[in-house]
Amino acid sequence: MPLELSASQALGLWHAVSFGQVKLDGRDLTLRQMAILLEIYLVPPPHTVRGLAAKLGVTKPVITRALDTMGDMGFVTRERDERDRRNVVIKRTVDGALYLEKLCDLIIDQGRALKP
Amino acid sequence: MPLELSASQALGLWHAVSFGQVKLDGRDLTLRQMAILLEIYLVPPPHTVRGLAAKLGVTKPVITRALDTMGDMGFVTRERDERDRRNVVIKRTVDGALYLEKLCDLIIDQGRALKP
DNA sequence: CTTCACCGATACGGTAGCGTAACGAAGTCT
DNA sequence: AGACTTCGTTACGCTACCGTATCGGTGAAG
Repeated sequence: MPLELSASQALGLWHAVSFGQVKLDGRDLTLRQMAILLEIYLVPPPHTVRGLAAKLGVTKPVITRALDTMGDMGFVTRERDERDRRNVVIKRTVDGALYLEKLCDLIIDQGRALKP
Repeated sequence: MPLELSASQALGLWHAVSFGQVKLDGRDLTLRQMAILLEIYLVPPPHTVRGLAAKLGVTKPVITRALDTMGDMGFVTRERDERDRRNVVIKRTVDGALYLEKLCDLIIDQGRALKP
């Protein structure tokens, strides 16, 4: 069920959603942070710092910092892995799910409102 | 010609594009900067600092700084308005158009690659 | 000419991101 | 036991962004 977008639709959608996100939600997440957050919520767990860093092609401190920030926002939690106590497992939260749900609504609404 | 997206498609698309943009293009534009850039390129000119600030609901220095950064990247240029020399008119550039073209391709490709 | 309004840029102190490098804790191996 | 590896985190110096306040430069009105 692929999605066939015209150039105008593609950029128009990106524009409208970025725009709406800036106006409606004061938080100014970086593209990296957004990618990390979506990775955590859309890909089956478990998620680790190491794994996310490798998958996104960034260094580990980038992930640690992003998790710090998004942890403060209440979007993620960290827990030690009891099976191998070197690892830290990243957990989803209700607030994070709500945040992405709002983003999802925005994307759908803006897609629906697209001019041809 | 509106676009009907499922929740899974909406977030999946956002995820894939954010992800691809992080991996393929080192530049880590802020959501605000992205919104400003798309506003400049998708909405008919002229664009002014004042106008963009008002439309996005941010302060003028935010726009000035974003234009500085994106000017360094070669994505926009500024020119004084000769009719009212208080104004500065923001101009598009070839490099900016190319950047957005790549983004556009990414969105279309990822939309096409979406799993249902 | 003076005054006032407007526009974009700049200054300032503060915060948050960056990459590199090093660290402590935990597991592995001999 | 000790040496080595693998985790995530922290430290460091740096850059970029933030909001508030203010600054020149320009135009308009008296």
